[in-house]
Amino acid sequence: MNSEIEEARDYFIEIAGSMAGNLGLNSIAGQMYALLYISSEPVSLDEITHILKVSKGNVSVNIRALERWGAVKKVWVKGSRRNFYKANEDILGIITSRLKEGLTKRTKEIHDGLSRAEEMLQNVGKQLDKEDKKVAGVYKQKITDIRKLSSKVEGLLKFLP
Amino acid sequence: MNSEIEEARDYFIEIAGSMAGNLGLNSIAGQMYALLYISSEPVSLDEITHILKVSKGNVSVNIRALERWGAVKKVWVKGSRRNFYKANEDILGIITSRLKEGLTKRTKEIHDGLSRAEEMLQNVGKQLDKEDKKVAGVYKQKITDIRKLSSKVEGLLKFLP
DNA sequence: TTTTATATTTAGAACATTCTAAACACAAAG
DNA sequence: CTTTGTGTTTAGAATGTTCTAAATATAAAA
Repeated sequence: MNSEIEEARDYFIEIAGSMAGNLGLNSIAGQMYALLYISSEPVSLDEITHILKVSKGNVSVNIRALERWGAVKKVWVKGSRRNFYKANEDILGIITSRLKEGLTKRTKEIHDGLSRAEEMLQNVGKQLDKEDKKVAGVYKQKITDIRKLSSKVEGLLKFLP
Repeated sequence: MNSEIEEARDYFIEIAGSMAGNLGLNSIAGQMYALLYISSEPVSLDEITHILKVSKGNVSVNIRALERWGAVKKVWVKGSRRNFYKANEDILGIITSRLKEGLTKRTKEIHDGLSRAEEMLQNVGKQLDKEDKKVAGVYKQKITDIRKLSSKVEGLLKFLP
């Protein structure tokens, strides 16, 4: 392929990698996604290692992460024994589904944790002095506030695409 | 303070710390925020080191990160030479303002990067063969698509609280 | 069955982040 | 001016993450 075109492609890949890095994701995974995204034909693992100049192991691990996130899909290419992949082009969809999944998992944990803390406060011995009673009251209130916030966030999630 | 109440507080702090960790933030910063959030009175750096059992240096660094994010505020406490802090209780506000700041900074970078890549494709020598012309066309289209997505995201940001 | 092409797993190297303890800076008190 | 209380910076230890190279597994081809 024309080397100036390759250069433009590599620049695009670089942007995606650094963006992924900024977002706390693995930057190689970002680069791999970008390569698949910009390519009109499916790309093999082997081609990925050569274009991105990273090890096979690295590619193997990251392609499965991308698959797990629904960001790429394995495709069969006639006459080849290799695994080829193509990008899921619905980037917003990938992001929102990851967000939803992560948050619903966590809001559950948070909910349980807050309940446990509330329970601990309920069971505090009743012979508290005035000051401690006040503190326990403040704590209960704050926990209630956080619970409200958490429900609010859960509610917002329902409206994502 | 009653030790059962302390236990409940520490449990609350633990949840916040692990949540922050999950979100890719520093978990001690999360714990510090939680401690300030749940406390009805301002808390000194010294108290933070004792309650969370972390070093002064760690607290010093993380409190400034929290300040920079607008998550906590220094307050003056009569008769003490120490620095006291209280939490900004508007958690959604903190999150959205951080999101906005980070994204507006990045969308700018991304926009510039994409322009550079488009430019590279425009300037490709005109003696391309058929196959290369097709590839260059696909690349241009994909870059255009990403630019649209980026604008869409920027647009959404304007509607955040 | 043996060989070959390919993908996965693993051990540890390279790198990045976070933490502590100690040194330092500086203002207030004595 | 010296001491004391407090916050910050720094050097390096501890920990965590990501990467590569080599070993291993697997399935197709010969």
